[in-house]
Amino acid sequence: MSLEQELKLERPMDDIHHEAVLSIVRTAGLLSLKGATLFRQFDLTEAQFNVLFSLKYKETVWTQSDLGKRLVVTRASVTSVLDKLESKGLVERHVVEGNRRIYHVDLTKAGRELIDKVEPRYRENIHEVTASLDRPTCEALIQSLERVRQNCTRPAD
Amino acid sequence: MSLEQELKLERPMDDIHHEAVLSIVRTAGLLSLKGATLFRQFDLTEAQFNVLFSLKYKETVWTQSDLGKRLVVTRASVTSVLDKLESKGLVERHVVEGNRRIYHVDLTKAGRELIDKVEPRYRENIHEVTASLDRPTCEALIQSLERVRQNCTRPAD
DNA sequence: AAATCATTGTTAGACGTCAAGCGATAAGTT
DNA sequence: AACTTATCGCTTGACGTCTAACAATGATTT
Repeated sequence: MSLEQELKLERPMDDIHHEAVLSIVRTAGLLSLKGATLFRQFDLTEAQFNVLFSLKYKETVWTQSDLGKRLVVTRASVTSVLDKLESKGLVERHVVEGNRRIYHVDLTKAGRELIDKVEPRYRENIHEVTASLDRPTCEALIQSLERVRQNCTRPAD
Repeated sequence: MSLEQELKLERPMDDIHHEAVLSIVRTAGLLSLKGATLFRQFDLTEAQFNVLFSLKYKETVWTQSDLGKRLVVTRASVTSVLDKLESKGLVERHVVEGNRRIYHVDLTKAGRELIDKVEPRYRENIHEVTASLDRPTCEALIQSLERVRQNCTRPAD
């Protein structure tokens, strides 16, 4: 279905750039919704899943700040989500000797077991939604989006 | 910058479909952030701008439910944002005779004046972020995203 | 060594989103 | 006409996000 129909527009979109931007935002919203539906079955939110998934594949030691950079959210958000995950016993904050300002964050055994259960379902989802895109199409999509992101951050960044 | 670098991944993404999905979500997040920064200058949030913008271009009479469909949010969300906009005097709820269940929503004079001020800046933003995409590239992008959205909603929908 | 600057994690408050459930009303059915 | 079902807008509570500010700590500079 075209974006016009989906958004129930009463006139055609005349600006293709505008349509492109709305498409991106709308698609991301739907992807999040689909993700949330899956994660809820495991008593997780999307943000909580993202933390577990990141931690599973990290190869070095991460502070909360590192996690925030990886997930592209503020430190305050990390604190909040980590509090939830810690209270569920899925994640641990480790004191770091030599630097009393930071914590190192890691999965607990329960956290690892849970993410190992969710991940295959998540990957199924991914391939379900992108099934109709062959490799060159994916590459083109990725490249276009990368260009958009470049123009999102002010030149001074 | 590639997604790998942006997300500070410690190993390359091996799954191009996964990379595509993350690109979409990440790009939408950045677009929202850029939008929020603009809207804040006018004491608006993104959600509030979306309502004003929709109302400006509607050509028929809309209920809150219609607005929700257009913006793809629940009725509860519409109620909440509309309360804020109404308290700022930017939007009005009109009683509908013949149907006491619904309201018709419209811009006030102040609402129209404000959206008229914000819109040119918004359109500048749009073209800034998509400047490097020519028309065929935009069309391909839009089409790919449309395919993803198709696969987001279960076949039964 | 002392003063300044930067980083880290936390808190508080505002906001939008959702799910679930509610009462009122409308529409459809028997 | 009476009953049933559907829709509408609202409320509540949970959640994640952000900004702004803060204290503690670390890093730099003087």
